[in-house]
Amino acid sequence: MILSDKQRELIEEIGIYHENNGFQPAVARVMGLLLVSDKAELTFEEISETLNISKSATSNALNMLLNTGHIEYTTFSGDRKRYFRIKSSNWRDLFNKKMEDLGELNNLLKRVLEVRKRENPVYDQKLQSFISFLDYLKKQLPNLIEQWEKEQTKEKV
Amino acid sequence: MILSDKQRELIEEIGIYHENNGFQPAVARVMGLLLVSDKAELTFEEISETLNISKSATSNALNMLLNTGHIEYTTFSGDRKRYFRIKSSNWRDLFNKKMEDLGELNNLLKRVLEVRKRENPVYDQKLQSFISFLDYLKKQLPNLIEQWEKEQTKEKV
DNA sequence: CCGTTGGTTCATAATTTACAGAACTAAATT
DNA sequence: AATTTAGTTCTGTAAATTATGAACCAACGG
Repeated sequence: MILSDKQRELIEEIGIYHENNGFQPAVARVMGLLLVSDKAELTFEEISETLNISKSATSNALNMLLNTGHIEYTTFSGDRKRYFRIKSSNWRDLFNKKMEDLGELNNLLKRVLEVRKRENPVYDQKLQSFISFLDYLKKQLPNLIEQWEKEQTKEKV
Repeated sequence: MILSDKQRELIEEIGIYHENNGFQPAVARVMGLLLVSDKAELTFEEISETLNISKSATSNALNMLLNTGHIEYTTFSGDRKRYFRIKSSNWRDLFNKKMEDLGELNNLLKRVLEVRKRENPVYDQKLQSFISFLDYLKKQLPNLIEQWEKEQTKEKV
């Protein structure tokens, strides 16, 4: 497959972003390629050849991404190949994952307040305040999403 | 230093959380200890001994956390030791880092739309929609924080 | 029923990381 | 001046991660 320099560059940057989010390098590059390529759907072979990764690495990466719901595939009758693409619900999911992560942090911090006994209550107050902010954020986010959806439809009119 | 089982357990869990956020294990445990310990401020020695990590690992971890602004230290005259503690602004920072990360993702996605030319515009629309949501979120967050602060002061009255 | 296609699985090799231990240093103490 | 304290820096390595290539397999095509 032909990719412009800019596309190749961006695949690497997206790759690094996803590596930082816990994906392994080859998996991260596959995500990058599927995002950046002109074709929305790519075959196993195209992915493997374009990224110069072995069949086994490609197989692992694709199965990993399928299992975690990041990608999906379609098939066409009379064609044994699978055509992989980014799952479009993935955007919402990606965002949700970030929010869940903040929720996990918040749970840990609540437990911190339970197990430690600080002589100086200032530290507890600061922590309590952050916890309360995260709770507030969690409560308000659905509203925010709703508002955004409203603005979206407004613009279309 | 004496820590309860619950404290030790929580240090590990906080450690794993921070490992997943890109910290190396020893660094992540230091963060956990400073959060969970009854004393807000701990010395190099206390950290090293309590976590059973070598002086070199402790030195690296503390310098790393100092450089990234996660911790700070005070000193007392006539005492050569440094007393390390979590930087309290750190809560706000931690949250900001998450938001910055979403911002980075958003920038990458905007570039995706620039470099690829999809035959089927549906894919571009879905991506565009997510980008616009992230933009909206970024715009609205300051308001949200302001609202929260208002509610906070209300409760105190 | 034999070869090809589209993969998967396994053993292994190559990197990377993460830490320990020892040697070192600069300031303070005796 | 010698020793102790409070760390830092350097080197080696164990362990973990990641990818490769070869062998394998199942389904289809001729």
